[in-house]
Amino acid sequence: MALLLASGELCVCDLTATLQLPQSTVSRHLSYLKNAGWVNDRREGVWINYTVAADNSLKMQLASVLKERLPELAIVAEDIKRLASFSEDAGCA
Amino acid sequence: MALLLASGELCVCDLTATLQLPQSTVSRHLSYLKNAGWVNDRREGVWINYTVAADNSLKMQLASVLKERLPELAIVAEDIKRLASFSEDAGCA
DNA sequence: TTGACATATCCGCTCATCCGGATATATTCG
DNA sequence: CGAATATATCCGGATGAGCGGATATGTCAA
Repeated sequence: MALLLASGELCVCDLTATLQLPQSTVSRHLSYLKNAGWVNDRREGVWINYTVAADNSLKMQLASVLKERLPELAIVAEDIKRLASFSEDAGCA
Repeated sequence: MALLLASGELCVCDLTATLQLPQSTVSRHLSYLKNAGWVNDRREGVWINYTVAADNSLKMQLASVLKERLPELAIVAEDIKRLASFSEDAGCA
């Protein structure tokens, strides 16, 4: 959620590389978030991009707080930094 | 959390009666919330009153959203109504 | 000090969650 | 069509979470 909030839109391989977790784990967790209504997905060719859902008022309010405050946590800040270097380095594909 | 946000301060027996759950379950869950920094407790004679923690900025922001929006959910609204009738009826003690 | 009451903790049990490798599905390109 | 890549799902196994009755702790009043 923190990475999606910071970046707007990410594919599964972005998250897999950044979080350094198995692809099946990342995909499964995104499925959890989607079923719970926290994210939406959008296919773009081979990739499936995920975004934070903007169609639920309660969750949007909570998400805006998370977007503002989550980067204060050390672990989150590290992930965001790792995503940045991954993106400017090669990105997926 | 919704009941505490709606009422300000509640003892374990208020919550046990309102949620219609075993006392050990309610107490255990309050312990979870306390350990996670979401609530504080304050002994007042025989009773131990719980309040939503006001000493953590991130959690306070999230809690203020929850306070505003949680009552929109049917289950939460029922609990709040049940708490109201319990309080004005007899309350605990 | 004893009894009544509120709350916390213990304990054994069950069930759900989570994991990640393996595999299936979908898409693009040649 | 077949290969390559991205993603989703399956599956078996291990772990942890949650439950609630029983019990311990704490408090007050008589």
